Amino acid sequence: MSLRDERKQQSRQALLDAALTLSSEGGRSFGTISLREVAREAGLVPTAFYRHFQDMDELGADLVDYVSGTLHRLRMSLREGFALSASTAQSTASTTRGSVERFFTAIDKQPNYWAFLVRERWGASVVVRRAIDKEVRFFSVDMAEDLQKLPAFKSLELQDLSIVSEILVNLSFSWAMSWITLPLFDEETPLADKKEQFIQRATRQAQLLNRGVSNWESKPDLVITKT
Amino acid sequence: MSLRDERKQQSRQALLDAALTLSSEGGRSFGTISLREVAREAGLVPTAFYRHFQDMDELGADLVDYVSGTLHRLRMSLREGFALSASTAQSTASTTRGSVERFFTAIDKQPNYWAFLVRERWGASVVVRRAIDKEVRFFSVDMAEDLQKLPAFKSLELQDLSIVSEILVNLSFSWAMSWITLPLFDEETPLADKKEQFIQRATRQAQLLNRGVSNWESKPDLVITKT
DNA sequence: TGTACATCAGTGAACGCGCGTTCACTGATGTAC
DNA sequence: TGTACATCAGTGAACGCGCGTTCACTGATGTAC
Repeated sequence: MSLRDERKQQSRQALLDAALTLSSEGGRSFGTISLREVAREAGLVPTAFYRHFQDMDELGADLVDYVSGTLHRLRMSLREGFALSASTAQSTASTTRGSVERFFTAIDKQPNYWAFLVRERWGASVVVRRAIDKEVRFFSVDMAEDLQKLPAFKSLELQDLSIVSEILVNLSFSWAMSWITLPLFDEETPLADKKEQFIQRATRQAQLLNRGVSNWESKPDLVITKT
Repeated sequence: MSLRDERKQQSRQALLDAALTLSSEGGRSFGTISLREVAREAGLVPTAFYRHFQDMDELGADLVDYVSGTLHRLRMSLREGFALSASTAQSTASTTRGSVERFFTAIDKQPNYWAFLVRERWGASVVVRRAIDKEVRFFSVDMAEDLQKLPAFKSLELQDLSIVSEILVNLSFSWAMSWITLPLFDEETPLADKKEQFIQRATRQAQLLNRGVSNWESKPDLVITKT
């Protein structure tokens, strides 16, 4: 790549980063930031924006692609966790907690990325919404495949696992955003305590899902007689 | 109430309705609509807005209050469903499907209300976000209390039921928005088929949660040896 | 290697527009007598 | 019931501002010879 191309890529990245920063910080969202703001934050003149993107929608779609890399990296991290769980004979309880902690650690590394995806999933730009929806589907399908590799779920069909992976993905998005906003509500409770409580809560929810899957039967319309 | 007060209430309601319409239709969101647009849609001059709200944030907070009435009406509807389930000896499978259908029927009656709450839950306005967060908590607590009235869950503690009710509320929001956006993605599949598939999927997810609760034990840190 | 020209990322002035907000106002409704 | 005044929801002009987009430009980098 030539010197000129390198510098162009740097400016492009600066614009993407600027858009991400502006749309995640200060409680803003992508639909409320302006082209001029993005250019200013990136250290460029407004008109230079057009050398990289046709309009804010095009930047938005490209931003989803860029940010989705984080999702894929998280998937890898969770995959390792699953592999560990599969190879050792540890209790489900502690490995679940481990996976949940790994999830929140991943979020703390790039909170802006997560805030962007969660907010804009139902946000103002149609183009961005569709791009995120596509990524969510990929993530859900891959998670179902990962779950199937676990010994506990080996007997289950992919179709059944996709039911739980869809719940997990949707729940993850809620968890992520609640986790990120934990420090914003300044009550008397120390942040560390709030975090610990939240992890416990999320872990229990994951365990409950696990119980559901463990006691699942492929035929969904059975009559259940419960005491 | 005097004639003058009545007319003022009408204008106020027109402003609320206008804001809801503008922020839900056409893929917009609350953060992207302007005070002048709202006034125009309500048939008022921009300056008349200030007779009712200090700014758009105040209107947003009041709009959450107004729209939350729908949530409470839905809760009543679901409560009836639970009462039915408790009194008859019907299978869990069919009553679950019934509750899910009742939920989507409620959404179809006021799709804009749901779109507003789901979108703005993580949206651009801090004031609106906090107001919605408060409503979500109320809804979750009430749902846990409702669940406890079911014979199947009578033995469970409220604390444990709040785990599943929190999942249900978060999942409901995802379901609601996906349901609303079903007609927007114009593929070859007929809408009726897509709806039926979606209901089946949501029902299965609810059943899976039910299995999880049915096989739940209060002590969360048990070692589970799973085949 | 040196020169002459082409490319093109970034510049800066200019435009028309819708925005939020102010202000003095109007005239229908409400109230006191 | 009738009159005189008060209230106040809604009006319309005006403001300064940031916006998206256009245009002709500059000057560093790339390319051909």
